[in-house]
Amino acid sequence: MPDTSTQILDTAERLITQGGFHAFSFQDIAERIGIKKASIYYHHPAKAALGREVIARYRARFREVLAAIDGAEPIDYGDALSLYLAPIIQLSQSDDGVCLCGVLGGEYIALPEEMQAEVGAFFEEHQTWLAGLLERGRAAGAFGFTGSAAKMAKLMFSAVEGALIIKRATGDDRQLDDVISVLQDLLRP
Amino acid sequence: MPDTSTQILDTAERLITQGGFHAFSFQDIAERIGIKKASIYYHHPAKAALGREVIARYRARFREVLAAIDGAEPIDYGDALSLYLAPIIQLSQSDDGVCLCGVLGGEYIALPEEMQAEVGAFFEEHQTWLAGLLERGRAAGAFGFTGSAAKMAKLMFSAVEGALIIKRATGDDRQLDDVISVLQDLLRP
DNA sequence: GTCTATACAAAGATAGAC
DNA sequence: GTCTATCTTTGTATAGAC
Repeated sequence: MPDTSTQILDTAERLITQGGFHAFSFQDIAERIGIKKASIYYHHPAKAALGREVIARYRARFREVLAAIDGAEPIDYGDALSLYLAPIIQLSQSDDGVCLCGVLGGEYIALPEEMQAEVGAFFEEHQTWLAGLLERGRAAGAFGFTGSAAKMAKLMFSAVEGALIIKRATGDDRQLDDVISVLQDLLRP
Repeated sequence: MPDTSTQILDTAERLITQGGFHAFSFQDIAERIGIKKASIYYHHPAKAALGREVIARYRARFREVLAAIDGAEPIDYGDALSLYLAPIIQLSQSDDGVCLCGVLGGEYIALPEEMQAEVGAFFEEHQTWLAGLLERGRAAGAFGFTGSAAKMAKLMFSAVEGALIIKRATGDDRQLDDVISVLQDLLRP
């Protein structure tokens, strides 16, 4: 059983991915983990701070994935891309699975500043990393697209973020898989 | 000056695209159009009903665009696609411009049922329509992609929805344009 | 159609006991 | 660390006067 602070972060993350930052309360968290809402303030000083921590942890988790892939080079670049996509596909297969930052991006203007910065940074680090992977993969002959790698990275990342949201609202379990399969076809040399 | 009911819908739409359904209140609407919050209930019976109306109107606006394009056939299919994308690009150029349903899709689980249905229907009607356009365009020799038109439609629509969200959070004005330009390159015969 | 007044619940947050 | 108690503000919504 994780410690209370972690349980709070886990629950907040889940609630945000379900309905966004403004749709849940400390009361919701408290009920789910069996404590009183006042106790949450011992671990996290305010809702905005908690929100920020949730994103920071989410970002860090993905940074580990990216670092692991980078650390495995030289690697087949098609495999590297699959390794990147694996946790996202896994996300989409869990209940209500969408990207935390995709949800928060929708609420962007109403988000506390500290959270806005984290969300923007998440998007940027993923797109930048993807652009690098595509560039190196093309140089190695593993990918065969034409044009800018940065633009292709924007397409891939935008499509994945959008697909997760659309999948849940339409109930189409193949939304993300279809999008990814088209993208992988496009990249083939 | 539009009537009060329309002003309420306009303001609600704006507020939802900025921060989502749960981040605004009737008080926010009232302040912006210079009435008291109780007056809103004369025009719209509840927040969920107002939310539903906002989406229904948004959907109808797009249905007009789609019908206009359909009505113009036979047409150059590249032009048809540009006509479809034009209002989306326009959206992205306005302040805080994202797709209303992209935002609401993020909040999906916490949305009133009546709103969930509208959001899902919006996504489905766009993807279905796009698939038809791509299919006919390819048959006419205007598009040169391989594979399923339905899958390509999912990629295009997912990418556009995602790009709008990402654009706002990163401040990258070229996010949507870059994504669209790559997509249009992909479709070239 | 719009207002004032109000009911009622829930929110974020703090103080202080245990 | 967690609790009870409480403060204050805000939210959705209704009743009834103008």
